[in-house]
Amino acid sequence: MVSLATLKGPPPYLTRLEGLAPLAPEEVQSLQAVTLRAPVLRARREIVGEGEPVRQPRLLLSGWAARVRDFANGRRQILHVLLPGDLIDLWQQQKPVAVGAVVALTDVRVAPAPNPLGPTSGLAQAYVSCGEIEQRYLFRQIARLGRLDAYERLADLFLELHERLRLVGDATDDTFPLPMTQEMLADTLGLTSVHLNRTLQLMRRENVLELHGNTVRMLDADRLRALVEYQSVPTHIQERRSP
Amino acid sequence: MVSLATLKGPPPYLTRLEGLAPLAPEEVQSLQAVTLRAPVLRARREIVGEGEPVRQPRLLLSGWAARVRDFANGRRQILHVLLPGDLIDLWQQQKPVAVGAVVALTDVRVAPAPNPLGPTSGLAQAYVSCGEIEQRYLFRQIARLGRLDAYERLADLFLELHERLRLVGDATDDTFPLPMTQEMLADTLGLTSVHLNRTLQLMRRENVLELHGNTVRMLDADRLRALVEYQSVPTHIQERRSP
DNA sequence: CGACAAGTTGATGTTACTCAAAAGTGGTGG
DNA sequence: CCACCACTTTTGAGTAACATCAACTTGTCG
Repeated sequence: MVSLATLKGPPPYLTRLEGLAPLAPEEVQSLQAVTLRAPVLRARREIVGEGEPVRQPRLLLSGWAARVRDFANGRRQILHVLLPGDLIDLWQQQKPVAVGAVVALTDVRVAPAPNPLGPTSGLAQAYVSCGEIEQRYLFRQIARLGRLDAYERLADLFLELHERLRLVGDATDDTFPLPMTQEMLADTLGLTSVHLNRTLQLMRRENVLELHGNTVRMLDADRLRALVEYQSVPTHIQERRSP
Repeated sequence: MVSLATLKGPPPYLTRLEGLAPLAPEEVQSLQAVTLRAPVLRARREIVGEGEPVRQPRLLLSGWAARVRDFANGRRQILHVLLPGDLIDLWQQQKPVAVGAVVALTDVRVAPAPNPLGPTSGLAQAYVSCGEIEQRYLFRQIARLGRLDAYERLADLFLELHERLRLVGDATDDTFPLPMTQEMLADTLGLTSVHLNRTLQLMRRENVLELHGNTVRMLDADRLRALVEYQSVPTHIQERRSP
């Protein structure tokens, strides 16, 4: 049941963080150390409760999670999808109020994020980059919900997930795992699950997408990128090459 | 033409930052120093261009600005409204790509944000808090666009602006200045200006709101708060009092 | 096999968008 | 002071996108 792509190579969270900044060997070790005691949390459990004080930043080692806002009348909005290697509550060290619960979408492993060696160490830089990158994805989520229609929203989300999963080695050139129900997708995109379902079928009929089991295959990513005026977000180490 | 509320007391940006952490006297001085050379930018000018490298964080001293994403077909989404005392591009020190342009909504004064004395100084804490608070407002913007209808979105935005302006001393208990056109509001809320206009009129007819010139008066803020399940965001220094 | 969650389908209702034009507002120069 | 301009706000009529409600089907797992 584990995604094939994760069977080889370093664990996703390491791939991710080392892609952001060169880590000191001690930092890599402390990452591996926290991994050992990392508990497994079952799907649908809360990782951080709504309004619960935040002790320290945590690192999502494996599995998917999401920050969620629930409304009284049953409406629910997924604010942000968290993938392996993402940090949870990066800087809420000082202030005790979490915004929205963080729930596990799949079974997940979560560990306290180890402390960087110093304020300018590789790990510290990686954490900062994480926060920066997350902010950009939040901006994208806002633009998505504000100005894209259902078809475009779904395309844009798939492009984002594909891009992010490639960074941690969990996606191939044209496929990625999608362990979310259609209802979760709908809650991410501000749609009803019924409408999301129809949008998904339209994409399949138009042969831009295949969705078998939990695997998405993008058949015409370029068309989707053009449709939503896709702008790549991730800022990787090797970025300074000339185009 | 200056808002009456700003004529007395310390400047808004100082009110804001001192509310977040106790600043060292030297830090207050360096803030006052950058103020002197702060240029005035006219409304509708770009403060940060789309994709333009970010030199350093900047501080919005006065006026309103917004981070914006423009689409080719004329669609536009305001991602986040920036008020006096807000920081622009807090942590994009390392990575050169800005996400979305930042444009002045009114005439603004912008200064480079002075460096904190040290990593744990009051100013450094205030900057971190700023980032944290901004993230919460981004989460709120996402929930707003994803799960609220037009009426609720507008109510929620007004409640947010009122709350934030109170922190900088630019609002009274029930009024605040609103130097945005209806089109800007629509672009913030993911609506058309036509529909926004009708929603505003509905609010006026229901006597929850008055809007004269650039001043909003909230006549029944409690009802609006209940409607959108309002949760206060700002984390202020004096927060630890018992309720 | 039975039960529960997820996905699918159809019919109908509502919210918000589109297009188009009119009316109000403020600033500028003659 | 008025005429003019550009911009903003307002109004109306028709339409499209998405929601709602209520089944029904498919899969999965014990």
